[in-house]
Amino acid sequence: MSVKKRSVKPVRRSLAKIRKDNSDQILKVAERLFSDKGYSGTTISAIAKEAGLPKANVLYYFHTKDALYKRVLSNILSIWMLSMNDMTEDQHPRDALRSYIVKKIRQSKEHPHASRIFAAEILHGAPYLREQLETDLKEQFQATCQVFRHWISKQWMDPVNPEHLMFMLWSSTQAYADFQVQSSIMLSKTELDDQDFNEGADLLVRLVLKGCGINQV
Amino acid sequence: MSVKKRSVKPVRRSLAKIRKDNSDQILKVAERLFSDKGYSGTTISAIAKEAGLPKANVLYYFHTKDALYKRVLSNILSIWMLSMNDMTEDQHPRDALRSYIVKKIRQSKEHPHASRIFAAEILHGAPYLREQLETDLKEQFQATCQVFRHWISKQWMDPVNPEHLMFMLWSSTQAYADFQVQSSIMLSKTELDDQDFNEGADLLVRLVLKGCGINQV
DNA sequence: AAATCTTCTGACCGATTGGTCAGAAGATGG
DNA sequence: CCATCTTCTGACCAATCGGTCAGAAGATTT
Repeated sequence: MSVKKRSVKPVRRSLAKIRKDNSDQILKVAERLFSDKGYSGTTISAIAKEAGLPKANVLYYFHTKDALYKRVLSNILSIWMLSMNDMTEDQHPRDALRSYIVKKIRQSKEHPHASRIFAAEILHGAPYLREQLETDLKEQFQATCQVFRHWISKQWMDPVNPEHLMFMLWSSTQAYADFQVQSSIMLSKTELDDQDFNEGADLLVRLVLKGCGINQV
Repeated sequence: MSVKKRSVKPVRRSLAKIRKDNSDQILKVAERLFSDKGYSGTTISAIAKEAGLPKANVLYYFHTKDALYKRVLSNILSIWMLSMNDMTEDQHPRDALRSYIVKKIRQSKEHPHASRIFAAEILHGAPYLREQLETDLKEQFQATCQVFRHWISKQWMDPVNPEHLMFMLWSSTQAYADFQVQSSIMLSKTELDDQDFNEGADLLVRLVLKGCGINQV
């Protein structure tokens, strides 16, 4: 245990650092609260309180609650898109699908709050994300479906419906973040551990590969 | 087009009918709004407005917002539990799993609002449902896992992890309600039609049966 | 038709909400 | 050290929130 005192005599910080520290802290707290309570259930005062700042200071950095929420969302989406587009047609589906599932479940484990905000957005009709879903995400979705069709034409997998396979992959991996509370209740645990995530990934990989007639090595 | 006028000269209604009509109408509107906007995002005034009643009248039937929400939730949960517990060990998994998936997806199609409220509850930590999840739902969950284990011991299916199979079934069927907005955007439709739900069910049945090594007839 | 019970509702309440603003406090560059 | 720019914040605001209540309006019972 360190007994080093902080913030008793405020250290002189550069403006750049002050700005970065505070907005990072606000974004971090906001992500957790938006995830736990939803947009309407989260108040600026609550964010300010947990971030250790006066409410007016939060509004100094993010002029409106809306703007803050949009910033949180866009941060999330950029992380999201990255892990989406790494299934390519020159890979074998055996490897591509496995690593996709593993990566997605790891993301659910490591960024549960982000994942849940995303889910809540869509659950409520995607009022803020609709445009980006219609452009960026849809583009990636269709590209990935093309990859599936390519694999099917090469007879690397059964002729399954590509779109619905994507939906299944998305929802069943996403669930390890969104429904973590329910899962841990069912398993009589306070929270899921690494083994649970691994077992989930194993089951999904098995189901998808075998289910699509992809011969596992 | 009918030109029959209603509510110009109010019809004489019995007290029993009045009470039933109004509370039903309130519950119906409340379910839709809670589903669309979440608990905090839904106001009593909004419910009253859409139900065509003054706010004070809504509070006459349901004394608090909390009580109204709980009523909506408990209605949902009772529908839910019914479709859960019809997998038994004397059935063959081929039939039992297929009809479970089909039934669950039909539920997502026919009760999308209820489904989304349920999902949002869990997403935000199940503050109102926790107790029932820990008792009723957990009991059914464990019973169903036992059925899976029985099927496995009879070598009717591969030795897959029963708990995670349940999670997969739950999330991938649930998704056809929760993420309907996203799915329809991806498919360039205003909303999913019967064929979409059927294709989804077909894919899931195929994946689960083949994936679990259950020989389809 | 009178008495009683239920339903209905406009007016009102304190608390909380997101947001504003003037001016203090602190950091920066010369 | 001073002028200037950025950061910070308490006080304040209109709007809205969930909820109360007295009394009107309507239904039921006698």
